[in-house]
Amino acid sequence: MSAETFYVTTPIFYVNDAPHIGHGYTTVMGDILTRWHRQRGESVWYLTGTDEHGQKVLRKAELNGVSPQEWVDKLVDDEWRPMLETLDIANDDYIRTTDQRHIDGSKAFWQALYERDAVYKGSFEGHYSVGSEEFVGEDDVVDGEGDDEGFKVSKLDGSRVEYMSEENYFFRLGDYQQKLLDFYEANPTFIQPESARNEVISFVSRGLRDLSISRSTFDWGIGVPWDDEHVMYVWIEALLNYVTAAGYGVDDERFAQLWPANIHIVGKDIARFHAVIWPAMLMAAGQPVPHQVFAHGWLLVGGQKMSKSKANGIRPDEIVDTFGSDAYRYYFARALTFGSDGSISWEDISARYHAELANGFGNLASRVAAMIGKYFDGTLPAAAELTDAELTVTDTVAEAVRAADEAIEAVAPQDALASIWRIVDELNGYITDQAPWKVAKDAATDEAAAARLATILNTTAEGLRVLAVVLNPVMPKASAVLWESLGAEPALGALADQRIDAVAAWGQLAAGSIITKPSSLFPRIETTETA
RNA sequence: GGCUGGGUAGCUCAGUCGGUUAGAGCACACGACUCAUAAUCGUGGGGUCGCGGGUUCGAGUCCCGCCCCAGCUACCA
Repeated sequence: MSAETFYVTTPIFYVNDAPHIGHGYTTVMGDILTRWHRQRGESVWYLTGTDEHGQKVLRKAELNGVSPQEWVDKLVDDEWRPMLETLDIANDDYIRTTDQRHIDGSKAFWQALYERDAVYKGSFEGHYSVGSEEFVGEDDVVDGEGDDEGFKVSKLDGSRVEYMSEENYFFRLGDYQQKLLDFYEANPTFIQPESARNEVISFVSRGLRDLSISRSTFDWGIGVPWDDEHVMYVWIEALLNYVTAAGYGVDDERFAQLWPANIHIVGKDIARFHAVIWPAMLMAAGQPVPHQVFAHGWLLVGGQKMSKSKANGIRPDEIVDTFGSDAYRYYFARALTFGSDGSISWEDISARYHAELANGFGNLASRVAAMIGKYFDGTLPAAAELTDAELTVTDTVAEAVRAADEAIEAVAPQDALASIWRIVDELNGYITDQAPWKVAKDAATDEAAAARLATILNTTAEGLRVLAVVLNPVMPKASAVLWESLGAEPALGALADQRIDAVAAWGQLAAGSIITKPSSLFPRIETTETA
């Protein structure tokens, strides 16, 4: 394996949540990115997983009368791993924070922090909710009303809180303010997009306090290596998944190859943890920091923010059941600007599905295959002389592929798809202009017309070949069907092995290949739902 | 309150360093075509660029003020 591995991560998702389209969004974007990089011929590693410790999980398990381990096993099996299947995610690894490798690696990391004097024992003070047995953040504490008049209450569940202190281990985050600011300055693309970078810098500039990183009131967590009384605070432990999955503390060779990560994809709500606490911890432990933290925006559903605490959560499989995983992947990549907030709606998904996937792309594949079937008995004809019309097609294709690759490099899948769609539009226009059905009328008696017809259909088939390859990272299922229908594999090999940098070279499909008309790539869907 | 984004066509969004008549897709209307999934191609209508001032030969773009939306302002994750 090469020394340079393109290592991409999603956040590990908290098992207590039900998977919703936001989780799916993050995971799909990472998958598109990594599949594209694989087709560039790079060594790639894509990690996702689940965050399974903490008091909330423990409490939920108790409520359900099972052990926390049984509880998380069930959630992972019933909810989280199936989401990856639903969305056709090709992750290389799946880490669970209950994995032994994570437990061992986390302890090793803490030991390193301890030995480097980055951790000390202190006392954590804050508003503690006895009812829910946890500390409540300052923002979530309000003055009580009615029966709670005169008390402070938690905004989260309305329970009374009192000011308490607890012995905890602390991380010397306060020491890292200037180091982090210097780091951001020297690495302007460490946090993207700019809006997230601004907020992080502004946050750090206001000053950093040391961070409480252990808990001693419950035990569903990883023990602090030198103190049995404490478990690691779940957030701090969760961040460690990125290194423990890469072999930290248990497999040095693997770790050296994977770390540091190239991109941590996160929602903007957790950008700060990844862009402030995480690099500081890595610096403290003497490890290199990741190349980039990319914070994506909120999904606005019907004008409302999509979030795990709101009832407007939509499950990924609701969309996939109707439109399929390819359409899900396409929609989120195409319709939203990665990094900005964006609106989504059922109507918009349906509109884009029909206009872009069914009418634009799917129908293109249909009409080409149908004509090769009708005029050449399903055998791909060789092209004769290329005219200006064909050269316009090849130029458009080459330029579109180049622009798409550049867009992926800039982590802008929406731009990549916009570029790729220029190929779809060009081919549909080319076919209309060339009107092969008219040329076909003379082909039986006119040699020039026959050659022309062959050239036109060969050109469109070549265009489809390019589309299958460059759309494979986004829509692997449809691309596979198209690859099959083009009869490409015998001459060119597996679709996933087709390289982006070679795809625009013309004339790769072998003359004589068997072209079959596929069932519709994206059949029209009669929707009555207006969710 | 402070800070950061944003407000452009019915909808979703582009708009570079200030420069021609403000763009795209969808939707809508009309026309062409008949290979194709009632698909495709072309043409067209549609704008007080949040509001008010200012700078400038010229402002969606720069400056000032205001309105509205979202986010951040640390230990639920």
